[in-house]
Amino acid sequence: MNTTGNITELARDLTRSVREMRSIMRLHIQAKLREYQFDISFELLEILAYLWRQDGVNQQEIADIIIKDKSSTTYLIDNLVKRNLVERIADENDRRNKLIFLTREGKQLQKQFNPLITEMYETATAGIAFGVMEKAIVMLNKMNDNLKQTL
Amino acid sequence: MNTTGNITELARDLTRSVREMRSIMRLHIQAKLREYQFDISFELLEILAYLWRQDGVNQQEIADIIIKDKSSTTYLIDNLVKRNLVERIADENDRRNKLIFLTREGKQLQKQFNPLITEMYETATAGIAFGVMEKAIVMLNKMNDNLKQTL
DNA sequence: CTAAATTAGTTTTATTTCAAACCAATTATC
DNA sequence: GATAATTGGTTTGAAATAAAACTAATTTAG
Repeated sequence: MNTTGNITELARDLTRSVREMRSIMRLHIQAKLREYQFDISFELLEILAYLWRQDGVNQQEIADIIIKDKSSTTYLIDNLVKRNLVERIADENDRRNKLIFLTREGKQLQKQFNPLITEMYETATAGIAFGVMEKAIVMLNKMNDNLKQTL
Repeated sequence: MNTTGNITELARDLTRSVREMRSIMRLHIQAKLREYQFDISFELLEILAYLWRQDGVNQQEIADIIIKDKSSTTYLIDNLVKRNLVERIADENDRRNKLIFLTREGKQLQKQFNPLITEMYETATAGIAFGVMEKAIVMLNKMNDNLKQTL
């Protein structure tokens, strides 16, 4: 880690650590997916993981949560529909909305996979104090707000 | 932010903040690239930014730094070579290594672009204490180490 | 010294990503 | 109530990503 006392230098280290985390988590999940012979990608699983918490949302909300372009989201949901894991249902009240619902199959995956995701987070957070992580999140969100203001 | 007192839940918030940061930074840089009419992508710029700090390294080192697959790195460096921003020079001592050197053109870009990158980091870090960021990085690295151990 | 293992890079193939242009439905404004 | 602006989603096309299989160069072990 940089120790020259320059915070912008430190911020570069931060972004690297941050990216590394996602990369390692991806490898973890992919290893589990292979181990359990699930024919599904990390990206598709991310969408399912959100739906397991909050079913029946529109695509824009999913795009915001997973932090992807809405066209990427369309593409990924097409894929989930093809695999019979979710279905698109037009919103009665606002027909622009397409609400995404888990199918029975999509819900079943949750039972198999949620424990593995939780396990990964437990591994990651071993020896980390709650308060320390809270402060880190507050800081990251503050940085994000700073950046958003000049966007 | 989650406040149920469950650290694995909090860790999910963390990963989201972390991804959001990269997404916003990408938008920032892309806006600058457009503003100054640079015909170059965010990804290519990331490689250049590293070379500006450390010129004449091999592709594997670049791949490690930018956290990408080595085939992705080959592809991106091909692109930089095409644009005459870097050149590949086989290492005399170990001809497996291809050392990547900035061309004069590649170096010139640094003068134009480095201040903009620094400016972005300055914006991001406004009101953030050095010690707070240090602790956040230590925490992230600890989490990464935790995850690497079970990889 | 030689065979095996490792390391650096490339090619191939398939998936993911996103910007831009677009359509359809809804909401706001006059 | 008509028109403009906004919002949600899709399509298209180009770039980025990475796994897997590969070649070539080097290092290690026997």
